[in-house]
Parts: sequence; structure tokens; C-alpha cells
Amino acid sequence: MATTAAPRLKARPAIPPPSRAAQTGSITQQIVDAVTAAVIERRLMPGTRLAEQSIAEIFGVSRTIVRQALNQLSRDRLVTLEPARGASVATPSAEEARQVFETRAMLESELARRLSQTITPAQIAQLRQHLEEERVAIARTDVPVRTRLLADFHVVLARLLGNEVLAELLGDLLSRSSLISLMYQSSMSAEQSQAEHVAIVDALEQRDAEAASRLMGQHIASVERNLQPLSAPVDLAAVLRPGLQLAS
Amino acid sequence: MATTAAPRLKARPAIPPPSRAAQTGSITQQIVDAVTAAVIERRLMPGTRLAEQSIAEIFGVSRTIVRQALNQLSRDRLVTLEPARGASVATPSAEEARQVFETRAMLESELARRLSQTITPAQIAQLRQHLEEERVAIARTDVPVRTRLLADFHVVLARLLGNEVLAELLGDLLSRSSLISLMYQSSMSAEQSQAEHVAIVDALEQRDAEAASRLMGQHIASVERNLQPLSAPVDLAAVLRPGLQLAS
DNA sequence: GCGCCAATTGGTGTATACAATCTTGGCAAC
DNA sequence: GTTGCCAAGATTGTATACACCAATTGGCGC
Repeated sequence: MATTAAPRLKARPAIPPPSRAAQTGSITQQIVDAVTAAVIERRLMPGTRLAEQSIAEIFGVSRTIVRQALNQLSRDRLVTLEPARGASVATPSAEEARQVFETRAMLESELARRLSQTITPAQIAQLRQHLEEERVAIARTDVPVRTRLLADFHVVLARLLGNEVLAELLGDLLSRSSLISLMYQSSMSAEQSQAEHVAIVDALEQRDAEAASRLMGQHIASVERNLQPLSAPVDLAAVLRPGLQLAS
Repeated sequence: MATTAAPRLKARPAIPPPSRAAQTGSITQQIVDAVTAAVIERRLMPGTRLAEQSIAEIFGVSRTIVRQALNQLSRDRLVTLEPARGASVATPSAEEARQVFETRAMLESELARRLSQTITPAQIAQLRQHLEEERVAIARTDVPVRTRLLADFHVVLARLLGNEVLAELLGDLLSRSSLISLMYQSSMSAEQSQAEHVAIVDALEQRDAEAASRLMGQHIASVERNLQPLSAPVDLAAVLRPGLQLAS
């Protein structure tokens, strides 16, 4: 019965594996990219069990390969690997969410500050191009692409600083952020996120280091603030009340 | 024939997992920790080939386990994994070194700033304790322990902020820093590093956010500045000697 | 009827075997 | 004497088989 929900894992990374160990177009890496993309684009829900055999059959490889991929994903904190229990899409705790966003705020506010001092007109143009792509995806309500572009914005900034190490680090944090946003039902509108991105680029263009840094910090705080607490009792009550009338 | 000419891989765990998720006392994790410790403590030189069979025999496990460990180490950028060529201790480029230190400076200067606002007397005492251990190790010229303690100082700071995500991130960066320092023959004296650590703790104790942040930035810059440029001819020589194997 | 215990079953953890690829040594030709 | 090529050895990449652990379900006792 697994086949009904699982067939389409073929998604392409869209952004060529930034600089990750993409040295090999190996099958293992393909699986990692596929699962990563599926999580980031919200096609795999937190808690979903990832049985090795199922994935192995989907990709037509042995469990050995799948295991390698799951190990890598575990290192990225996108899946949890319980001993003798198997793999499942990670369910980050509220505390972990806080720490991820705090770390991002620390890193990215400083990133914005430094970038505003080195940015070139050509780089500004590149950012404008990215913002335009975001706008189009939002207008189309293309959720997977929209989600990916909104996350990639931050990685692009890191790469503009000429720091690939930072870009990779941020890529990991953003994957986790996407998972967190998915799990905690972010109420943040894509329009607001995009508007804040525009404001950040504006500040960068004016080489206003403090404004760029401040806006970035506010942007990340804004995303975090829009996460729903996800309280279990509410879910329970909703299930237990038989006469509950839900908007039809 | 293998047993007599036992490879020079010391492979003693020696030190329990410093900060890494040692969630499982699994053999795989033991190997990862052993190699990590060996690299950080300068017992494994960059470029050293790590044959799977040799390591497997040392630990008395099959190549499967060793391969898993090498994959994890590859993710940490401590070893490079060339397809069909095998694993070897990573040889970070000068550019990568620059990026690692830049990222650390960005992250840790902000870390110092924030920590100075939340630090407690008990935490200060813990830091003083750590500084004392550093001093003892330096006095004893215990290079492995000294190196590890000087690196752990930074991870301890991250953990004092109550941010495990940040601590892990920093742990990765510090492993790479150690490898870089080793490869580029850091001329920085341990005494100077330790003195700068003391200065940072002093600033934290006085809750002087700006001083702490500035001192941290200077400390990291100081470490980076003391790296030997490792001029081109040296690179060439290293490239031309494929079988480079050093063991202390 | 309810709760506890045990055997079964599915899935992961590890090891071994085989195939593909790279390295190395020697040999022949220029 | 050097250079290019070829074959043998070695090492990695993948697949398959087996062992162990955990969850589940059926049966038994209370």
C-alpha cells in the first residue's frame, strides 16, 4: 500500500547541488537531493516513515545505497535515525526551532552587514533578478518553487560574499528552517517574506550596513514569530468533540 | 601479511567524543571519533590515505562500518572521498581556510556579544576552570590535549548560550580549523591563544559586550594571521609526491 | 471481559561476495 | 634510454545473505 503515496520522489534539485559533495552524480546523491527537495518543498511531512526497502525499490537500487543516503540526511538533521527503528522525516522540537532561528539571526545579520560593504551593481542586479523570480512564483501560487526561492535568497546572499563555506552552512540551516516552518504551520504570507527581501536588497544597494543588518534580523524574527505553537491539546479536543462543526 | 606491517593508524579513541552527537556508542561513531581526534590532535597528517581494509582490521569490523564512518567524516570535511580512489585526510585550500575563519569570525563575534548579556557567575566559574585546564596542558607541553582544549573553549562558549545547534555548527568549523592550522603550520604560540582566551573571559565577566565581541574577532584574526602562506612551490612539492605519508 | 505473556513477523545492523575501476609493474617498440 | 602499452594486483562500489532487535498479534490466565 506504500505505492499510493510515494511514487513521485523523482524531483530534481533545481538548483544544482550548490557545492555539496556533488562531486559524484552518484545515485546516493540523487536520493539525498530528492528527499531534501521533497522536504523543503513540503511534499514529505514530518514524521513520515522512510522504510529502506520502499525507497530502494523506487530508485531501483539496493538498500545499501539507500542507507548511505539516509545517513547523510541524518547528518543534515532532515531525518532522524532511531537505532533498530528505522528512518523518518525529522520532527524538530520547539527548542530546536528556536536555536536554529537564533543561529540564523546571528549569522545572517552579520552577513548582511558585511555584504553591504562589498556588494557590486552587478550583484545587485542578480539579486533583483532573484526577487523577480520570487514574485512570479508567488503570483502563480507555485508553492514548491516559491518555498525554494524564498529559502535560496539567503543562500544567494552568502554566495555573493564569496564564502562557499558560509553558503553551505546556511543551506543546512535553511533546510531545517523549511522543515520547521512546515511542521509548525507557518502563518507567514509569502508576500510579506518577499517584501522583506526587497527591503533588504534596497538597503544593500544603498550600502547601508546597519539597516541591512537590522532588516535581516527583523526578517528572521518575523518568520519565527509567525510559527504556530502547535499545542497538542487543541488537536485532541478537535478530535474528541463529536458535534464539532467545521466550516463546510 | 597484513598483520606484520600494521598501518600507522594509531586509532585509539583516547578521548570520549568531545561535543559531537555521541548518541550511540556504536562502533561507527567510535571510528569517527577516533579519526576526528587523531586529526585534531595532529596525529594524522593531511593527505594521508585511509584505506578501508586497514581501518577495518584495526577495529575488528567489516568494511561496511568503516565506510559509514568515512562518509560521516567526509560530511565534516575532515576527509575527502574521491570516487573509486578511496579516502584521505582532507587538504583544505588557502581559500577554504580564509572562508572558514571568516565564517567563524562572523559567528563568534556575535556569540561573544550575546553571551556577555546573559552570562552568570556560575558560567564564568566554569570558563575559569576551562582556562585553568588549558594552562596546565600548555605547561605540560601536552600537545594533543592542549590543542583540543584550545578548540573546545569556543564550543563551550556556544553551549553556554544554551544553543546546541550553534555549538555543533561551531564544532564542525573548529575541526576544520584544526586541520587548517595543522596543514599550514600555524606559528601561533599556545600561550598567546590562551592569553587571548583569558582576555575574552575577562570581558565577558564585566559584561562588556563590545569588548568581548572585538576581542573574539581579534583572536580569530590572530590565529588566521599566524598561518604560514605555504607558498606555491610547497604546494607543487606536495602535489608531486603522491605517496605522502606521515606518522608521528 | 480484560490484561499479561509469548511467538511471529517485519525491518534494521552487519558481514561477506562479486563486479567495476584504478594503480602498478613489466615489456616491447621507437 | 625513454616512452607507450598491457596485464596483474589491489581497492573501491554495489548487491545479497544472515543475525538481531523491536513491534505486533494471538493465545492464555485471571
